[in-house]
Amino acid sequence: MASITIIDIAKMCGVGVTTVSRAINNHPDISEETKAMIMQVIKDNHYVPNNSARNLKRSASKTIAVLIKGITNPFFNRMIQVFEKEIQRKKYSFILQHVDENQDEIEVAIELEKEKRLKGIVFLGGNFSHSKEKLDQLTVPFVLSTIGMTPEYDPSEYSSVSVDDYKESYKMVDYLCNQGHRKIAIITASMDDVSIGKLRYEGYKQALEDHELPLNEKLVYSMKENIESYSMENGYAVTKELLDSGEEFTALFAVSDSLAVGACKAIFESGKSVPDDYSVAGFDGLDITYYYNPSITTIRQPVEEIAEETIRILFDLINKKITHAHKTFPAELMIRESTTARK
Amino acid sequence: MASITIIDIAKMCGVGVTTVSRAINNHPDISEETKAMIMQVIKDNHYVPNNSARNLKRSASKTIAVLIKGITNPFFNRMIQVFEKEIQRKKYSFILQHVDENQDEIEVAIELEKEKRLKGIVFLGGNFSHSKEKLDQLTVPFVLSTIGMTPEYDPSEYSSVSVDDYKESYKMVDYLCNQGHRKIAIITASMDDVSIGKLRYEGYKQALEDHELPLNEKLVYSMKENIESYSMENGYAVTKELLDSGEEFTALFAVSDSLAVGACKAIFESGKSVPDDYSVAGFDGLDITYYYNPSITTIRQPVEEIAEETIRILFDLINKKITHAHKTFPAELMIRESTTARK
DNA sequence: TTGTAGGCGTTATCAC
DNA sequence: GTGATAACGCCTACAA
Repeated sequence: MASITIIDIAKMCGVGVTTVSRAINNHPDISEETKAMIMQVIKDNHYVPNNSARNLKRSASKTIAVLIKGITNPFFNRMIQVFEKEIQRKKYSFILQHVDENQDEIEVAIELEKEKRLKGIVFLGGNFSHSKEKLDQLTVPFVLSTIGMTPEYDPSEYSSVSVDDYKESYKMVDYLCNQGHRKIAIITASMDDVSIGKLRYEGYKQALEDHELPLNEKLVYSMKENIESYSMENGYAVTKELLDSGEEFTALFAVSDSLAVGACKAIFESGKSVPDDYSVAGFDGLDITYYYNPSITTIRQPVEEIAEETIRILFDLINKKITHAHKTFPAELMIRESTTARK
Repeated sequence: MASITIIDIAKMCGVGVTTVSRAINNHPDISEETKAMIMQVIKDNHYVPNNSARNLKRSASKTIAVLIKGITNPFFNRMIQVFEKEIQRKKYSFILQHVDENQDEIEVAIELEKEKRLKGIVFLGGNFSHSKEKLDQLTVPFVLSTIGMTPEYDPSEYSSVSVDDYKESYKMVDYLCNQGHRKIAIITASMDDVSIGKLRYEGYKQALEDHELPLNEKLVYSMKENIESYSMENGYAVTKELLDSGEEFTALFAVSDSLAVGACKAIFESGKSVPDDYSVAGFDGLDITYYYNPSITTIRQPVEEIAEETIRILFDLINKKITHAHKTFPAELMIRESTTARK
């Protein structure tokens, strides 16, 4: 069955397509009554305009896309809400697009930009390692949100909003050291990670060094490659290995909260307790860290502020007020039950 | 800067647009060498076809859309992975589309069907209460996955895959009763909920009745409207109220795992323990129920099977092997540390 | 206020 | 094997 088109509606109403188009798009130059009549016919016949045709014709549409990389992270839920609210407040419309773990987000963005005539793009999550050449194919403004960039990128070529992963990680490890811990294990990303995983690991190393503690390689664990990264399951499996290794430690810093949850479970299963036997700390500030038992010490990222600032910068970019911008927010060390001073 | 089009490429290659189109779309009627040449030019110039134009022209595209209602639920992550794998295995492409809590998923689906020339649709999550008239506007096959439908719907008008929320809920409460609990509180959806919330509540009522236990209205709590539904925060807030009410109970059944986690936290904060003072049970089988401390008794939905069957039915629908189908999977009662026999 | 016609970028149809 | 050309469904000058 052929779908009904704007021409059919026009014929049914005995008017031209222009008039129907005006009715649909709330154009001013149309009398109230013809408009009402047309809308009625449209409703009766369940006419729905074809978006492909609209996008094709439209030269510019006021829409922003948010691209999320990888499996949905609970961390992003709140951010997305803020994005949506802020974008709507600017009278723009908003597209949420998932990007597969093994897809190239820039390619997706380039396609989407053409398809939907985007005005701007927000990249959320994932690592970011693309050639300048590729980035240049993006002709609309974009902002990297919550994506740690290693320093080799030329900051004048992109915009970003995030926390300082290096500094915040340092803050956490510094806190643990100050609590008297001298043997602090870490669960971090794989060693070839170039993004937040690496930055957080660097912060750990620096903090140890500043406290004149040796870096013990046997206390440095990477997430398992064959398990979903940053997941509870991964934290659990890695911690089991750490415990089995027999290497002594008194505190464990996991570079994400989910890893920390898994770590706690592994510790409980070994008959030990948190924080009496081992202090455990996470990173991100997920809700679960508050609700877990014991509640988990973490670094809380100010997600609302990050999201709001992301949109602010994006619109400044769109309005050509700036050519690029970088904003880092301070994160908050949330000291909770899972860490304690070393006895 | 105007975007480069297929015509530009054709000119650059000194061929017709048809030939370029053939190269892009892997058509057979084209010599290997011209194809290679064209692809090279395309690559050099970073030409990306405009999807809107393609969709507009294409009569049919082999693509399936999965629509997710509401805030992303960790429950869905695994399902989405399976959907993607299965859909790709059938050589179809796959679109993941989020639907806002206050958007009408059917309307989104209708638009998307036209825009992308969909072959089929999967609805995931949310309640489902739409007129037959509206459903009829969907001209492609669709399957409701994990969406409890109340009986008033004519089952011959749609297809679905899920667990029997009523029965599984009954199973849980029956188990609690068998453990000697006689005062079982419940945190359920709001009373006007027509979907899984209602079904799970009905199961609770029936189990009490079958055990000849009175239904105590003072132990029936609905989630708070002003807090994100089915969230830990909601479970926490409601349980605090329940505890403050002073009404006696020995077990608490929360209709989702996240609610159960929040409930545990509230109980801990009141100085009581789980399960010694109160048994707590959830529903869904999220990872966190295993990793929580204590681990939480729950009903584990077989997400992989549900997802696989959803796709199987969808393709049977597409291939006109069937006109509709309903499949319910048994869920598994996972007895863990958070529940115990009443002393 | 309303209608006609051209074009957005692509693919399908048909000739060559 | 290749190339013109007509749609696809809509929007928007421009004309009436």
